[in-house]
Amino acid sequence: MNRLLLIDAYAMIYRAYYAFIRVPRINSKGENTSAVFGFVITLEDLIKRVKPTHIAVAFDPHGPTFRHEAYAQYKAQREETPEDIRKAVPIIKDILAAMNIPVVEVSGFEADDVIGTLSVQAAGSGTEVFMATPDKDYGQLVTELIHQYRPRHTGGFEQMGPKEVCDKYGLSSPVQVIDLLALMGDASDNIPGCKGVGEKTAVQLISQFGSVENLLQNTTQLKGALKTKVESHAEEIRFSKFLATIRTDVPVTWDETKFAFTDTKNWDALAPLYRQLEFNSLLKQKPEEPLPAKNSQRQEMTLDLFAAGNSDVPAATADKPAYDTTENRLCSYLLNPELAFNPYKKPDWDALKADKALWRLYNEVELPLVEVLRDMEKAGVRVDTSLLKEAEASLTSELEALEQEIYALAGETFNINSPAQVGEVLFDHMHLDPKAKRGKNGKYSTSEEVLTALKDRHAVVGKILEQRELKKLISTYITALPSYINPATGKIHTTYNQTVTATGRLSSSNPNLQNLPVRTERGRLIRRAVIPDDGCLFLSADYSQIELRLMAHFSQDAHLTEAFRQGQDIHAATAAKIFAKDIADITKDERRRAKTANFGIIYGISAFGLAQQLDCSRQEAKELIDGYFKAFPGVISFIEKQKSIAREQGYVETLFGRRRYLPDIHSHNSVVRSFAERNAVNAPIQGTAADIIKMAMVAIHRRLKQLQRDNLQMIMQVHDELNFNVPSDCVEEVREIVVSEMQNVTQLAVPLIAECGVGTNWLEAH
DNA sequence: GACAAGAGATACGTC
DNA sequence: GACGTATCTCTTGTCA
Repeated sequence: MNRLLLIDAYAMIYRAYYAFIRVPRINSKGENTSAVFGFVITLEDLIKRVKPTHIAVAFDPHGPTFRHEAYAQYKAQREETPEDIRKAVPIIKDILAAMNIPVVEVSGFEADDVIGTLSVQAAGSGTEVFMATPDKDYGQLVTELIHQYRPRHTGGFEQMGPKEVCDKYGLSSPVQVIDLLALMGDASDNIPGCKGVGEKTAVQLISQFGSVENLLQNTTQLKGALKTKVESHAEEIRFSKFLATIRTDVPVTWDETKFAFTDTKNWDALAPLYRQLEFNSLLKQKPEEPLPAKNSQRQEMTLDLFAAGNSDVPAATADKPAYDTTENRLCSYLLNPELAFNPYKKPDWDALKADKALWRLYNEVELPLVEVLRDMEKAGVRVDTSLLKEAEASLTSELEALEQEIYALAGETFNINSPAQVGEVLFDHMHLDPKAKRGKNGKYSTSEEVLTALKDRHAVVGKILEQRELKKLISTYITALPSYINPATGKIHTTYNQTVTATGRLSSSNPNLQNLPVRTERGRLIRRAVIPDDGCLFLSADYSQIELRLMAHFSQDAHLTEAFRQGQDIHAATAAKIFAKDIADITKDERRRAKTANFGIIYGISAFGLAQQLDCSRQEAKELIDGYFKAFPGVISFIEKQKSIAREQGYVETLFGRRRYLPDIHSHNSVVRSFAERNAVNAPIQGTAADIIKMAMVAIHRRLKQLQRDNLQMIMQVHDELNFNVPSDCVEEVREIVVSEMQNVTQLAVPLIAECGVGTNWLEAH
């Protein structure tokens, strides 16, 4: 059988050139001969391996090809061909001529197309074809008779048949290489592909849809960001497919005689070339050629590409007015908390001043708060590192044991930290849930909610949940916290962000001290490690049910306000109203449901969300909500009022005039609109609570300062809670100040209650 | 091709 | 509803 070896010349030349880039071959005349040498060596190697009966080397022609004509950008960003390569090409052609190897070049077509055409023709006549090239686009041509020979990085070649191509890229047919490239693009050829889609996503799409055409016809089956990406880049994808398709109809003809490999070298032509190039080792092949002088002229030099001393330091930023001062950060935040602060734009101070409430918030709350926060950050928080160390050791060994148990139960080892792998093991391998939900990227959800529902199916599920809890605890808190300790002060100094939230709350970062665990027994251990200075106690004060109280205040609902005025257990009282029972007869479960409903009301939760929270049917949840509104009619009218305010003025306000703009309130998309509607209810409540505690912080800071005690400091704020480091001898005095300032910072329709505790650590004080 | 940086998604901690 | 952090996975850019 005939064996045809087809070589993509430029692909091989480039590869050869860069293979020697660290130690280029430089001859005594200072010429870089890497490209030529590498090409010849590769050629010889290929011939030895393939043992061809026929051969041809295809070159890209000068000038544009049909692809350039269709697409001006094609290979546009490719850098100029290195000088050394350009010089190498004619020499290589001379060498090929001297070896009696035919060169093919067809104007208007690239080497790919020439090779594609010859391959198809030759294979059609029963010839076995070997395409030598590293470029992956050749994969599309591969058949039982047409193979790709890809140079390996480590030396040698990888022979790719249909199976290898499909396996390598995860395709079902080699032709899909075109679809793959059309989606993922090809940086070196400037095939755009679909922006934001790389190899992984492209393979997944092809396995789902088979082809680009089918994909584009069925984008409705996609979801989320991927859907948008594919739909908005449909044209680029189609065009990329055109660019990536190798033509097989180039005007060139497979000719058994013309391409016959003679395996003869015309040494009269070849030897002078090799001598000029100083390829002494290759010259040795010449029969009767005398051995080259021992003292070879060839020099090897290391070209240090980085020694050019060309450190391109960017020019200094041009002088632009910047307004990045605290006051300007605050001004624009109050005007619209969700608009990104622009340091080059002067905030509209006049607008702030024109609005009485915002101007007051600025002067009486936000501006004085700057100093309070600065003092809190400066004071820092002390943690008991030895306690954390102990916990880390014991929990880590517990974690490792759990992981081993999980592997044993699952019957395989995998990365438990990867939700994708957990999903694969649970649902594909163990078949724990035949109708497991898939999320955006086609991956199974393995969220706590999903796993909890599956807990009874297999012991491994509970173990995974436990592993998650431990892992979170260890990595986010126990290991992380000590690393934030400032060695100079021995404390953790968090950053309180004053202008990041949409509602007016503070946020804390590096580390976030506002989300230290409290829910589980293991988690509480961390709060036990938050301790006061020596000789001091930890004092913690928090507003009791502040958001529900604000709901009572805003809605003026008679029953809700009455329950608070009487100091009742608010969740039990709510349950009593909803279920029309005496408060004394309320069961634990009824109270729990009422509590969930209360939170749902504050968050503007939907029946769907409530059903999820309570793990009940949507119908039951709806009945609960209906019951709630019937029991507290003032609440439903408040919710409706907030929605209409948002629709009419475009924003809602807190009790103190802080605004949140809700442009989505007019959206035609009901999901988007409902979100805005829930914000119309939640933002004033959450925001007012934030206003209140901020005012309390300013007042308390002022009062504590007057006591002139060194170690007396406000050290933390956690939304409805303030924490203090207090010298033991003035605890009672401070407690009285803190509680009274917190409770009397404003007057509401219901009492504002602050609860306070003291202890030797945060947990104990709670 | 190998590697690093960045972006998204997921999961989960708090109020 | 409001956040911040850890982790994994994938894309993209860079160097070769």
